[in-house]
Amino acid sequence: MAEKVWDPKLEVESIALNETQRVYESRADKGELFVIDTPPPYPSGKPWHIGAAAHYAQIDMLARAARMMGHNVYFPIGIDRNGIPVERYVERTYGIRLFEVERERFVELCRKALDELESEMLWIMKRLGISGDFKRYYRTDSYEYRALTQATFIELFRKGLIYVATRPNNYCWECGTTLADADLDYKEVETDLVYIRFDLVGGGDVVIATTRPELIGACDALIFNPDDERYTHLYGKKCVVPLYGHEAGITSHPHANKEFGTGVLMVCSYGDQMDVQLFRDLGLKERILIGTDGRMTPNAGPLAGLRVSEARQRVKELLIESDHLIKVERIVHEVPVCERSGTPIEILPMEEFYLKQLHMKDELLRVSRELRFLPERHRQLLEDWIKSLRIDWPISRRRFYATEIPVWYCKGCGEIVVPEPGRYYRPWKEKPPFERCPKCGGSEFTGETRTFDTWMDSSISPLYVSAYMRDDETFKRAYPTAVRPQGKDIVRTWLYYSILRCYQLTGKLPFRIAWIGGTGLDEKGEKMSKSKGNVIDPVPVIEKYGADAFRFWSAQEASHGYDFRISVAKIEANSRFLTKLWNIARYVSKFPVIDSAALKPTDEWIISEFWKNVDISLRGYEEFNFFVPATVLRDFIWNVFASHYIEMTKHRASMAREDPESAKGAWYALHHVLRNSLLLLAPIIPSFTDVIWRRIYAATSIHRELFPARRDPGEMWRYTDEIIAFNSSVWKAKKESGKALKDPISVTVPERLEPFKDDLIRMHNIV
RNA sequence: GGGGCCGUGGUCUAGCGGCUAUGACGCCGCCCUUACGAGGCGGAGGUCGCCGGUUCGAGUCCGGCCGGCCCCA
Repeated sequence: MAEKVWDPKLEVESIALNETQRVYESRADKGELFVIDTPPPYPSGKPWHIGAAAHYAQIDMLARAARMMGHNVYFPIGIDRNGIPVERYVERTYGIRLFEVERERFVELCRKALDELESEMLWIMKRLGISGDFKRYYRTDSYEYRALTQATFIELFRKGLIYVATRPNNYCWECGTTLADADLDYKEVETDLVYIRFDLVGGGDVVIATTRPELIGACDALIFNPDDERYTHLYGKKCVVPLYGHEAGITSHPHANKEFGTGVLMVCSYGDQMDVQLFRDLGLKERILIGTDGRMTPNAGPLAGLRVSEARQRVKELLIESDHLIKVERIVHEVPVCERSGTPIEILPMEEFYLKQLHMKDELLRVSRELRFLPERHRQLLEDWIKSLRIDWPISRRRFYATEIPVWYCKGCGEIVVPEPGRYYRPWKEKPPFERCPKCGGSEFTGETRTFDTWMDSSISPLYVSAYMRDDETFKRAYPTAVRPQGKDIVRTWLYYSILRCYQLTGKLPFRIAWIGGTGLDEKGEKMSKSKGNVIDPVPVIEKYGADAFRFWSAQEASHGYDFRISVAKIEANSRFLTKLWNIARYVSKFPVIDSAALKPTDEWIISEFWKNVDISLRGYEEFNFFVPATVLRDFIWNVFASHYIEMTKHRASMAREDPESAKGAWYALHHVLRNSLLLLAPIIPSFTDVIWRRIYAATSIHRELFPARRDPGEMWRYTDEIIAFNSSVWKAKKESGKALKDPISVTVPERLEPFKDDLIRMHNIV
């Protein structure tokens, strides 16, 4: 071992060597597979988020730890390629609009963009030393994956779990499409806050304030805040809606803001997202006043036919005429607008596909309790979410770059016809794979143009990686998968949807353990984002300090499940541990590796102290909390093994001629501790440990080894504190008397440390 | 607007009712030289988020508040 410091270039060699030696491939025996349901990252832009890189490094530690526990690990690598971000990226990059480009061409542009972004991400993953299956990495937009998404839809459709319904959705009449929340922007605009008097049934009145007076005909309730004593007397009363004459109830709801307007507001279908929720929660009656053309519908009575903006002016005149308008204030507020056209969106009921979930909330809660959470604390995130579900899952989207909904509509009777599962279908450009409508016998069909919410794809990753519907024998060995590692920010989406879908399809939970990681934040504890300018590019960091320094930092920066702050300075500081351990290994490698020796008390002591720490480290690994072994071993190796044991035995270890028996005791202990330390650190710093391992201990990879089995540490570790205290006191005494560390000194070795006396005298040059 | 989680020196962390609150990283002095771009000694830095309560005694138990983060709307 010639190099004086750890050189990250050696990582590249080690990574390549382990790849060509196929060290990480799962065994082909018939036993159970330990499948990791790896989160397929989404290549949404550059640079890849350094927090995501840290997250994947930890998932890799999980895979490696599982291998070293003896599991037959399958660690797939996938790339998520469906969905809106790439559509946006393409729109931005080429200056085009989704609905104005031929679908075929748009899809092609998305595919190209993804290929480019993906390759950089895969490069980083490999360079990080990720031990996954890159040879057959999968893509969620492959025909095979999409065929599986469609097959599961067809299966659930036939089980009666899918239905079509009309529910409120974001809609841009300018672009003619529904929009996901992610497609919205928010813009500050100046507008009128209109105060309107409502007469109460049975006498009296109440004044409300609204920015959407044109929707007054859709008002079905008034609400005030439950803490607002001014209005408690109104609770349960009814009022008459001006101009339209129907009655509306009055109730209290925490959504009402006491400070806004009069503190009372009208609930209409649908002025904003809050209205949608209130209609649902309060069970109100929907009246639709705005059409998909952006004009008022016949339901709007006197406003029918007007544009929304015109209706907003006209209704004020009508309210003045009927003496219901109290006053008008100019205010500035935020409105949701279409990201593309800048038009304020409307919330309109749209017909969409839904997947049933509400009927099985209790069942899902029950089965989810069988899932092991690491850390247990994050179980709460899932349970709260399941309990809070109010609507079934709308799964259709009016998008292009996503999995197509595999249905055709009979032109004769309107029947929804699904094809046989197994193939990838594109109804927007393909003829249906059947001749006749099963209901009316008609032979004319229209293909569905919509696609799925991308969580429909992502949620079946456990089925995809375990060969569901493709290879029954493998599926039996692989499913349920062993671990679902993921971030806590997507518990409500990916974790929940996976459980829902896989349980509906297989009757089983898709994984045994949910391993939930924290979020990577910037050094101030804020989320990284391009707009804040606090994004760190992982590539230069890895190139400068090496993947293993990055990985070691990631392991020991914060305990599992907590958010962690990312700072390059701390990553650099962690690279020093690698330098330290590298030089310890250089030193130890000077001595022969021997199988046994007669040990001195000092040797017995360090071995005892070591095995005490091994036990703690293994307990950390058993919970896949790499913070524990990283912290414990770092502290032991640096502050006990190197500072005390190595110094105490330096002299004895060098006496190969004068006293070979004593020297061998030290050699044995030095190698014993180093060898087992490398094994215990291998999942965290795989290249670093592999390089040393191959140079000192074996011709084969360290990654084919198992963790050392626990050993009873005995009692010698009880001397540790006293040994450290004595050594420090001698160093201090030399310092205070102006002596160099190697100068002789006259001190007394405490009686308790009698067994170590010879080594201590040599170490400190005690006379 | 609603909900959840978290909150110990600048950063990470031990602590799990009981002596003047761990250790690490970083920082500041002084010193040393090697297996080590390392090391040794010393030092600054915390009212354990805040306020109440339980208790002989509270980071440690209870309640409220505040802050950060995330999710939902």
